[in-house]
Amino acid sequence: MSGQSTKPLSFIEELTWRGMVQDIMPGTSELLASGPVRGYIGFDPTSDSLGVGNLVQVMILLHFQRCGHQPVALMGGATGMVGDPSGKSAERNLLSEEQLRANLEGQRKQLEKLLDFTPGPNQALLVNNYDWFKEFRFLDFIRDVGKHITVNYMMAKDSVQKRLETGISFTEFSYQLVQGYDFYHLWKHHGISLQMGGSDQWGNITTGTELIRRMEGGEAFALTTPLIKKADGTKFGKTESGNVWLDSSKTSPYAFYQFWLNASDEDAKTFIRIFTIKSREEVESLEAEHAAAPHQRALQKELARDVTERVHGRAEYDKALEASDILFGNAPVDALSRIDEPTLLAVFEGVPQFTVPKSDLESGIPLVELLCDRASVFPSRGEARKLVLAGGVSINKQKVVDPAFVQTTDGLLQGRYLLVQKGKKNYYLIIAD
RNA sequence: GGGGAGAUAGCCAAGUGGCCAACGGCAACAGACUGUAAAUCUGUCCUCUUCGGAGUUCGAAGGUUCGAAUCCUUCUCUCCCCA
Repeated sequence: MSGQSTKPLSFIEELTWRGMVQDIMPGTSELLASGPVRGYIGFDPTSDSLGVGNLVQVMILLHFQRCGHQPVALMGGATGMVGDPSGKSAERNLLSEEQLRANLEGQRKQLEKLLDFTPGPNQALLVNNYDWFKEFRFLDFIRDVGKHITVNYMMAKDSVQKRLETGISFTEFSYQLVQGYDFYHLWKHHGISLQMGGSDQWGNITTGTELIRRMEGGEAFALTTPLIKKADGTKFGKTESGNVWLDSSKTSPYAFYQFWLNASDEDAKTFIRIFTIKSREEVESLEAEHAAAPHQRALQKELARDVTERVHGRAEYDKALEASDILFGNAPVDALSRIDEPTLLAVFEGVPQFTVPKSDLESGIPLVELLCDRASVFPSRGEARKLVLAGGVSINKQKVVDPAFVQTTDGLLQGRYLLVQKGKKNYYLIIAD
């Protein structure tokens, strides 16, 4: 029961109550208290889309901006060519330059949507470290930068230590120096004095602050966020079908919405603090609401709404919500058949679809064949059969338990669609054409 | 270089001539219960299957045997101890 919002929280206070601070370099909060600061976070272009895991860093930048500081997102056009050994147990494959460019472009678009780039004193900025590395000659680099850091210092880093047994190429070993130089460059030429990132970046960040100190006697700061894990200890950001991406062609808005909606109660409390900018009061009142009526899942719904809307926009959220209502709501079975065709197609946009000739369906297709050979719902007939017997398959929301069932055109929605449900949460649409 | 231990399914791990497609556990998937939660209970979990079965596995290759994950030979790799 704190008083009403008196004065706005500082950046550190904001992150602290949200549980987003892992490590912070001494002097950082004094720096931030002294006035607007420029700070940056690097994004590794290993994919053409950011994943929900990267969203943590985006949120950090967003809070940073909202607290009056200036956020800078660094695209790793150069570092991406080297490969960060942090958290990797084996040498990585290098990305082709072409791939790298495509990845940068994809991520750039997403970042531009998530941060506020409207011109102003603390508008977000985007930089690419390739810009200052492309002209940097190897000999110059090892003379001007390499000279300031000892191999002993670099070897002491966790990311390197962990690879000493199994091996690490010179390329990956050098990574921290390349990233460290970024920090130096940004500090020197762009007045950036703070680098943030995930806790696995601590080593790389401190190489940067060290470089700044040794090359120019300057001072720079660091802040890292904890690694996000689910309450059951498993990795955050993955589902059965893989990574959850921000790109709607890789993870449909519907699947994205479902990802957040499916968070456990415990996780929802953590996630709503990290992935939304809701105030402490709002979060606590949602928690109270949730505790009073857990089955309403106010936390999950609000979390999913907030994040989906921010990433995919209002229209996509509405569609995802509608689809979820239809698929999981308690609407009577015949509600399904009343949905008009455009709505149906919009709802199932993010659901795998298969087409079978209508004429085949007229003569009837055995269920197992339909789900395995005609539509890749199952990889083998045996498997299809087993799950049907186990009661895990529904068509048009009605359970089918007879593996010998023959599907005909009877019951086609709108005369041409079949909604197949495998388990509780996996939907497929079969179109009779 | 000398000595020892080991390699079994996605992971951990039992099995040391037939009863072994291989005990357990974890993970995963499904069902029940619920709230699209957690916990719990149940089922599935090498591949295919017309659910009757069929096929291919126990580091690799050969061999002994009616029969091998299990015995023998060679090879590959991992770990530990001594130098």
